[in-house]
Amino acid sequence: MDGADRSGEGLAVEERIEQRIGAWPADAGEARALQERLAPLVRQEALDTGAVSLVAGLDVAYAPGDDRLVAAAVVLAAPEWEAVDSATVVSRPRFPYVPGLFAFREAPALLEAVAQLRTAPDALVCDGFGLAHPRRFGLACHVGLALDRPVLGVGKTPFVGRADAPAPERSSWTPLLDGGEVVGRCLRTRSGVKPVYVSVGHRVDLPSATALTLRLTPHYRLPEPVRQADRLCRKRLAAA
DNA sequence: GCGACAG
DNA sequence: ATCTTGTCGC
Repeated sequence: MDGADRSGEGLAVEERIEQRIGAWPADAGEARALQERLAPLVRQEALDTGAVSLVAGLDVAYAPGDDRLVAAAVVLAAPEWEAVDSATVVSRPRFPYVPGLFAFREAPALLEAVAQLRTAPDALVCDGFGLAHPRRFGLACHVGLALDRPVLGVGKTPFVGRADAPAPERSSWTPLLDGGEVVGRCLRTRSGVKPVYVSVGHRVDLPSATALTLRLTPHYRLPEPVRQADRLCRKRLAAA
């Protein structure tokens, strides 16, 4: 009754992250070492995507002038994917932008936004990558381990690896290969439109991540949750 | 050594 | 990510 086991309530987000995924890195070297240490903890498992009814989308917008950023988390409900909950957080980057260390920049604010949600999503979608990362531990993996929930990453441009162009029809895909390893899929979410790159974050496997991404793209190239989160953080940034 | 490099 | 107008096409 003294709050010793209140699951991190009242703690700073960075402290909660430390509880879940380790000490906060002081520099890029430590950050890379942390990723290498955590990468083996990512679990790939089948997800019953048909049973998924609440999906959260995560995204961040940056202020042009100062160093403010706004992180947004939006929860959408199947089957129409209308927004049922959302939260935004105004923060500052705690890490410089370094390709491959992207998560140290955005994850703290994103996790804080997720913590403010009143609805627990069945799965989350990040604007970025998971295993399709130099050390197999991108943003979606950071978020997945921190929350211990199913998370997948959907990127707009390739980062690591290469893939042949998938056929022009929606739902066609090709493996994203890096060093002879399948790290994700290049997936056509809309016929005749530039494909996206799907990868595993945590507690989901590639087939499930692909199926869920297709279910989340009934109208546009990017998953509906990510689009909504993008809209919200931009709007919040303009208002602030 | 050089280039490329999620958002 | 953000800076930026119009323009072509469904």
